[in-house]
Amino acid sequence: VAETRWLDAGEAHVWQSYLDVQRELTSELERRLVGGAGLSGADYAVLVALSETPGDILRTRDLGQMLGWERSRLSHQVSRMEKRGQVVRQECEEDARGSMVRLTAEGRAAIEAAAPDHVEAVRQYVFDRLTREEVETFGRLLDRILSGLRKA
Amino acid sequence: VAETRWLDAGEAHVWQSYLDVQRELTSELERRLVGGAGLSGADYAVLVALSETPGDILRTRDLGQMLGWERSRLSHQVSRMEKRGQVVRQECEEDARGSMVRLTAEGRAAIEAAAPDHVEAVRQYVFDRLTREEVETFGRLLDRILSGLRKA
DNA sequence: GAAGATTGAGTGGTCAATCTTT
DNA sequence: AAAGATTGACCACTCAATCTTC
Repeated sequence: VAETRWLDAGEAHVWQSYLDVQRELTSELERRLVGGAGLSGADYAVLVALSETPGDILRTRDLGQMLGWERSRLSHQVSRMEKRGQVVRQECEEDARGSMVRLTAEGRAAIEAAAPDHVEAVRQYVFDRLTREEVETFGRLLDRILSGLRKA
Repeated sequence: VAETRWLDAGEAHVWQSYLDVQRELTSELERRLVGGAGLSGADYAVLVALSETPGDILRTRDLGQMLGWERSRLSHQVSRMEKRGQVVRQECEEDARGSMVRLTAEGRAAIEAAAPDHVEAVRQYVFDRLTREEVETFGRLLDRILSGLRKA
């Protein structure tokens, strides 16, 4: 039996900071989104992906891959958003197994109303806190961690 | 009306990486915890906090502050764990409004069984990917972001 | 059989209301 | 009134089962 390589004090502190940032940043961004625009973070992510796509339409499969979400989660999410009139489902012409999701005018209005404050919040909590070099370093470290997660 | 300071391409990429790491790391760690020890991340956090406290007991209020959780979330969580026999509630002698949570022998066994693989996973996905200097830098950046969130 | 998608059941977290003690 | 805690209702995510098309 291999001995566990426990975290030393420094590593433990970094890990705790990571967990704290994740919790606080997520809840603060969510709070502002919900309070200001009535959107959840999940709503926002879907609306952004669609609004940045030419034609405002995506295959459900592709949208799911962009978001990194499971099929069932996305299906439930789209159902809720469809009920609110922010997106509509369409048949997929190339492959009858698939489906398409399209942004509605209401959905576009919702994301355009929400985006400025959300971006401002991200800037305020993250990018305003770091110098240009630090942002670049932060991104490099995150990408390194990410590369280990992709193939895990 | 102030113009929105949108994210440039580099910032947008860093932000996307952050969101990706958060999603993938959380789900991977959760998957390993649940699969290996039958504990959720929330269970793990509660058990660690209690097991590191002399006497294995904490005021519910203090436990909540350590975890950064809302009162109701912690109350629900403790109820579930109490049902499983991992913790027990006790009266608070100093202040009759409060309550205490104590780790049981079963709870201790659960955390001791789960910890080695969980720490190994954190090491594998995060600390093994970074040099000593990078870990220190990562921690510094996280703490900077955190300091902006505390008082927000 | 695999891929794409949906559905329903079960679980966890949030919010508002409530209760007790300070 | 404020602090600590609990409860129940509601919403979101996960998992397994199911259905259709490739």
